Amino acid sequence: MPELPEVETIVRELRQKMSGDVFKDIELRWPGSYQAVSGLSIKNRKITGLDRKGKYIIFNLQNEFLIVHLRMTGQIIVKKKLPADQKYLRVIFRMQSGRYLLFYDLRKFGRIILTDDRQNVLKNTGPDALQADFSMSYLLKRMQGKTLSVKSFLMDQRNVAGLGNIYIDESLYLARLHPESKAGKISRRQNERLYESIKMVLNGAIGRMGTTISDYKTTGGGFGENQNHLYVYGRGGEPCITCGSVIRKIKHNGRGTHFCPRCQKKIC
DNA sequence: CTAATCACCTGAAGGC
DNA sequence: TGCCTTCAGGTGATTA
Repeated sequence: MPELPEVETIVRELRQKMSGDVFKDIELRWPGSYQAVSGLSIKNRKITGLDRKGKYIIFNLQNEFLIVHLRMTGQIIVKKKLPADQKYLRVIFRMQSGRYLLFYDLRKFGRIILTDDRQNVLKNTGPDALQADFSMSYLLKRMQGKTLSVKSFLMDQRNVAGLGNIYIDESLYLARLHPESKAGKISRRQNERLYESIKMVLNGAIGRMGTTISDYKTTGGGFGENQNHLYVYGRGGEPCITCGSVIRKIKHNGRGTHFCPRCQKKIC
């Protein structure tokens, strides 16, 4: 499940590999994966740079944007030749360099959008978790008065963009906060700890090229290595690395949620 | 504003 | 073996 660190890893690679290249042709193996705003064509569009906001990958073209969201199982792979394994291959871009930019997506949830209105695509995306506009005071103010759980708050991309199920569980563990704590009841001190924890967890994961649980791959087809450094995610039933208590896994708002019942305080 | 449910999809894993 | 159910979870729409 690509979240901010995985997407950031992909964007850095794409920036290095693809800047200056030109889209020559597109082949849709699954039409639902791709959508162009009416009148726009990807043909002969040059890549002038790459950006990321939250979990969105943004190819800057000369006057347009090619925006990719991998959702759960999307992968972007760059190859010199078409690979033999084309199962789950949904979109093929042929580049001027002769390379192929490939979009694989087992579950077909991912989306590629060609648009001249970047803001419209990103309208439900709040400040990016690693950018300056996501500040400690912003987080404090934004959580004020909220009765929902801190996990639900962080899952909502309008509040902060880039976090998903894995890194939220990890950040809350590091901040010693129970995921079901009420967002609006968290003290200033605890809020600061949460803020720092989010940054630590995300930057640590970027340094390890992301977390490969099942589907995430880098653009060369490689794996991340952060899955070997997780505190709680996927560790239900195993001992807490701090206190030895059994890590619990519960269902919270429809999502698997992992925490240490001893280290993480529930604030209600 | 918040919460719950569904829809979109496919495959793995567990129960019987 | 094989059928059925549940789980995996990001986002958007809908309904309460």
